[in-house]
Amino acid sequence: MQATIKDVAKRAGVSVSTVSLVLNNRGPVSPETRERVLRAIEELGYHPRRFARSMASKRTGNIGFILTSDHFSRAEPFYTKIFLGSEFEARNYDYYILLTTVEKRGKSAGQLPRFLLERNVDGVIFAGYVPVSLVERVHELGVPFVLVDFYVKDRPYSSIVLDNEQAVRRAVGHLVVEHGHRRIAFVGGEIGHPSIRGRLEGYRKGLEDYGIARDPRLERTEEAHCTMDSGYRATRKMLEEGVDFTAVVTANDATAFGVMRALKEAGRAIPGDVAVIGFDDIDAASQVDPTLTTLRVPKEELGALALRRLVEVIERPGIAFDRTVVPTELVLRESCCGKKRAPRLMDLTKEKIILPEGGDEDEAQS
Amino acid sequence: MQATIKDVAKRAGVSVSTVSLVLNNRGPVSPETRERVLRAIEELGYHPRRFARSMASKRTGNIGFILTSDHFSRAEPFYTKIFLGSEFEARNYDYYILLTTVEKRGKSAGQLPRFLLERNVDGVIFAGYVPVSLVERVHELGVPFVLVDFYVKDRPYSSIVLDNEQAVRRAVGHLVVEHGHRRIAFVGGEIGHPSIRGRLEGYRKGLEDYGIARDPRLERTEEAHCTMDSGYRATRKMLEEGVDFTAVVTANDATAFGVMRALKEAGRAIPGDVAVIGFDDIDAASQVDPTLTTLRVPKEELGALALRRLVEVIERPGIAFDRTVVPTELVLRESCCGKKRAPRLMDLTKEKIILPEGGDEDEAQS
DNA sequence: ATGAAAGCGCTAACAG
DNA sequence: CTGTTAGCGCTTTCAT
Repeated sequence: MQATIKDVAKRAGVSVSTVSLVLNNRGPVSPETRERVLRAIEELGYHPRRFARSMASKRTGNIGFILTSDHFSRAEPFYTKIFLGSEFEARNYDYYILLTTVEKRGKSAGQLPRFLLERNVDGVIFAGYVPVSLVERVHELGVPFVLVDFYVKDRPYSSIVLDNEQAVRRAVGHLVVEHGHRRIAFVGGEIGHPSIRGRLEGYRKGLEDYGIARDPRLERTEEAHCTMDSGYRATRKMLEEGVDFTAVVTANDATAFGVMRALKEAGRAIPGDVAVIGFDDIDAASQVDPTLTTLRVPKEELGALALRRLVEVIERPGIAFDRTVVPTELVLRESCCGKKRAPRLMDLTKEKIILPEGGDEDEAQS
Repeated sequence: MQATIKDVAKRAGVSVSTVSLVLNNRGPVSPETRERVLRAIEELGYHPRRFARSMASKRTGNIGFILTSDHFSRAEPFYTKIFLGSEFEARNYDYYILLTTVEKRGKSAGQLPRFLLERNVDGVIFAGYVPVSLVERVHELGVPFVLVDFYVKDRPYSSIVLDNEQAVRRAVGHLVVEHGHRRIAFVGGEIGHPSIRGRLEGYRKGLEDYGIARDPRLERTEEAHCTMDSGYRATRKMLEEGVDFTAVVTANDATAFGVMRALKEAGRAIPGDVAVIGFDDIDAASQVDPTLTTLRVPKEELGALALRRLVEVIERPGIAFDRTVVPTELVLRESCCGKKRAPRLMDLTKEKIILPEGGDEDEAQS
């Protein structure tokens, strides 16, 4: 049997409450007593049982991490990395993470994960697009939560999001200013996702910035998802329609790969005939040929930010919600700059942008 | 405040112990009483608190899932899918999974995950290659565990593994018998990993089966990992050395992609000049051009099997270890059969192979 | 078949 | 500063 707090108390010659105080470093304990207790803990290899603490303190020490199964098992470990960021950070705050997937739709979509029913978490992180009804139910339950890479319009939910719009806007600027492009297409899908929609908006604003008229034939958002396949199909269609374009901005890297494949098959040189810019900077982006210019998303950082924010929300129940906008970096590679010319990195935003909304605090978060 | 067992008892007009009996359907309870209790539970929306149960029953209801961070964030969601298989199955057994990553090496490699220190799990699943010292420490702790896609030689640890050797052996057979290949290369790396080594052995056995002499120049195991890069490099080297070969069997799909790229660059037609066979059947395998013939790994099933096996081990402490061998399927596609000829699937093994080792049971598991 | 009561290991008032 | 005590919500004997 493992040592319990009683054993420690006995060995240190103090009461259990003193041991408890030392464990949680609360209350005033004399240095010598603390020392003795710590030594006893050390010698016994004692570790407090998590569930016993939960039982007594009404905190579980668990955090739920919810995402849709298709997001999680996507070919790129995007949400996996966000999760890892959260998990790693959770260790610093002494939380465990319970990961569970939910269905995007269907009858099971409304069902609450077990850990919510059993009150086995102190808070929840929603990663990526999840059914809004689920978020709302959690909100009604009064369980603290944070959204990462997702937000619900007009709702006071704390969230960590990317600067999707700004990012693509500046990417367009890069194409126009540095490379003289005017016929720039946008290829994406799943326009219902706020992130994707933001990227489309950024594309439009970018054109606007330089007085370039929008052309509906250049906005390929007919696909249901943002995958290699969808990028491929959309581009082929665009080529078949005889649309004239010299650059493509995509909703994500996977889409960009499909775009590149279609271009190659059609004999278009990249970036000679058509430049391509992705979004995400997944591992493969630097491995394809030509290497892909893209907007780098700090995935682990998103996860860590979400965790920290959630801990704040848990510990300060009345805290106002806020939305943290995390900037992306434009990583210049061959697909827009050609073989030789690609410089290393261009920092899109020197300073981080924080948009406190209706919050009573606006401390900078990194 | 959420309803507790007391509330249920009061509402049903019984004692808490009766409610407990109903909850765990243990002991004899009259149908009418049970009915009343169930109704009270229903009406109150009652869910037993997990930690309270743990406290009283000495079971945590948690299972730890351990893998290395690089395995987890690999470009292909291989272990992610294994995890999902486990997580999904865990719901049926009412367990939660605590996922954590460990480092492959370095000073933190020896450190036990928190959930083990805090005794916050009833058992552990190790997925893929993890430091053997860690497995041994868990063994010494007396915590039940199961390995999946990994095993430790000469150790009585329960594990779920693939039929790596048989699989590749038959893949080689296919190349020889169906397509007449004799100059077959093996490209892999990380030969320390038992799975990879098994695949190499299968390659050798396959050649032996048909009286084909081994040629060291055809065994490219010099790379440290099994990635697209490594496959690419190994193949280029082989080409530069002027080695003669008409088919390549690889350690996994990623490697196969690298092999294909190198072949294409060298102007070798696939499968016209060189046939290629991968391992894993990751999503991209059916999307590349030509599509990749490969050995399909039932990833979710591996995870589910591991979970079920672990639950058995937890519930029957004295149970003998065993090794479950999960068969793979040879999926025939263009990279060995050409554009048109590829039939849909070829079932490598009709029946599942179970190798009980020193076990007191050999029930079939699916 | 059901109830009473004793914990499980810890935290949190409250005394001292 | 430290000890006593009363739970937290549940399971589990042991009576009845």
